[in-house]
Amino acid sequence: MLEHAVTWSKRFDSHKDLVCEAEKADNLLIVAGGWAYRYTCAPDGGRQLTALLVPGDIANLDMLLFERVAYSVRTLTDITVVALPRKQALALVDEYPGIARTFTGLAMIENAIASKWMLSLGRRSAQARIAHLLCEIAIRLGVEGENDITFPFPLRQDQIGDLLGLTNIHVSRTVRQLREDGLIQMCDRVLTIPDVAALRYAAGFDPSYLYMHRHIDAAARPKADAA
Amino acid sequence: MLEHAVTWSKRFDSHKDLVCEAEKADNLLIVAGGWAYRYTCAPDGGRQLTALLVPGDIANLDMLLFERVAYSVRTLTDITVVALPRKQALALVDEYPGIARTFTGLAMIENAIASKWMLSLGRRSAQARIAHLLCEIAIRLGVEGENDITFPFPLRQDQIGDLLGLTNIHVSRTVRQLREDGLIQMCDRVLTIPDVAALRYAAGFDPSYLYMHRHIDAAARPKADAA
DNA sequence: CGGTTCGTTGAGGCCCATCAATCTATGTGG
DNA sequence: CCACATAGATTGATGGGCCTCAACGAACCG
Repeated sequence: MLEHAVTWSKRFDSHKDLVCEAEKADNLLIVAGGWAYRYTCAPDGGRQLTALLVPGDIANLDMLLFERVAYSVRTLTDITVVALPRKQALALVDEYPGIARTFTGLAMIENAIASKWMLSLGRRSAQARIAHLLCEIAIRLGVEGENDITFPFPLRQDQIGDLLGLTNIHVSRTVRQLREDGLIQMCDRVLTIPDVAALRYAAGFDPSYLYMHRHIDAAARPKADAA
Repeated sequence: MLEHAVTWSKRFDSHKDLVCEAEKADNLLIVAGGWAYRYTCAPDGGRQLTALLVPGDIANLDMLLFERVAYSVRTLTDITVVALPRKQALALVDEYPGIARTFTGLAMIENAIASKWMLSLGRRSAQARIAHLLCEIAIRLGVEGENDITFPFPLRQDQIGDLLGLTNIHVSRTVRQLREDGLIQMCDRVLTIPDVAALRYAAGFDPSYLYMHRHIDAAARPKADAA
């Protein structure tokens, strides 16, 4: 069913805006391959990334309910995006309650991730922030294993800084320190984590918040009785 | 219809937990009068408030879809809370698509607010953070006017600090500076803003993100055609 | 070869945290 | 009425984490 509704699937270069703040958006955008991020700008020019989008993520969920979104979306790597016109997306939501529930659940998971980011931005040291980010990404990418895990990592240091509220310079110093402590290796857009437990400890990372989706069905099931 | 589903409405003292992280919650909680906040804790004991709840807000929306929520909720003032058992809430959602859409929209607005908080935590000075918070609260409370607006403000300085990632000490100094600059007055749990525009300028505040709810219906209307 | 991007290193300084003390309510019991 | 305790705000001194400015190094590319 979903396939019929797709109007287009398209490739974009890296570092291009897919969505512009305060512009009307007519398509729901789903990241199929590659990375992107949401960001907002302060009037004074300051920039803050507010979400990282990896394959499977929806770039602008709220366009379904709001005419304008309060952020921009920019590609981080070459990327392929699947677009669904609002009208069709809403029709789908209308016809299949499960899809509606899934969309709502996604919005809530994004809230949970945002909460953890707030905790990082407000309370953690630069080292813990970076470590926490890496732990989160490893899980969201579905990387398995506890020792010597390796995965592609296209983020540049200045982008890490924008994500975490740090300058690229300080990111550089902190990454060096993480490397010297033997917690990570980062080169050629590839990250390896020798000891996941150690990095998580340094980050104060608790992965449970990312597994929320496993519970969507469990909690939604009682609905059947009530209906 | 909503009235029939309510099981209880209850008063709580200030500084009590309504929801505990990782505990099962069976009731949707709606703040009827008074203030509360959501917060998460880091393993090392650090605490970060992730949302402020004023009358009309829902404390734990995601309990509808997830068995456990990833935060705690604590009262800030004496508060009255209306509770809706999950089963009944889900039945409502099921029966009235408009309610489902509203809930989803609320989750998205919370995302928008969280994004602005991230921007504050990551990029703004202490003075701008506090000013931004005050601007946001004034709007969420529905306070009208541009000059000499006054409203109750039960937050203590250490709570402002927990919200904004600052120490109570630095909040004290910064509030004094805001007062000396003539931007605010804060005493006896009452806040007055002599010149809203000036405070917004100091905060880099753009109120548009809080008006998203006005557009829910506008964007959802096309659904009717498609159905 | 020159230009650009991205990362690294150094020097200096500011913002804010930390530790510690004081001050003002406000309440409580003798 | 006074001694005492507590909560919240305030002030000072000190230090550190991170920013800013500036320069340099390495890789890539036309």
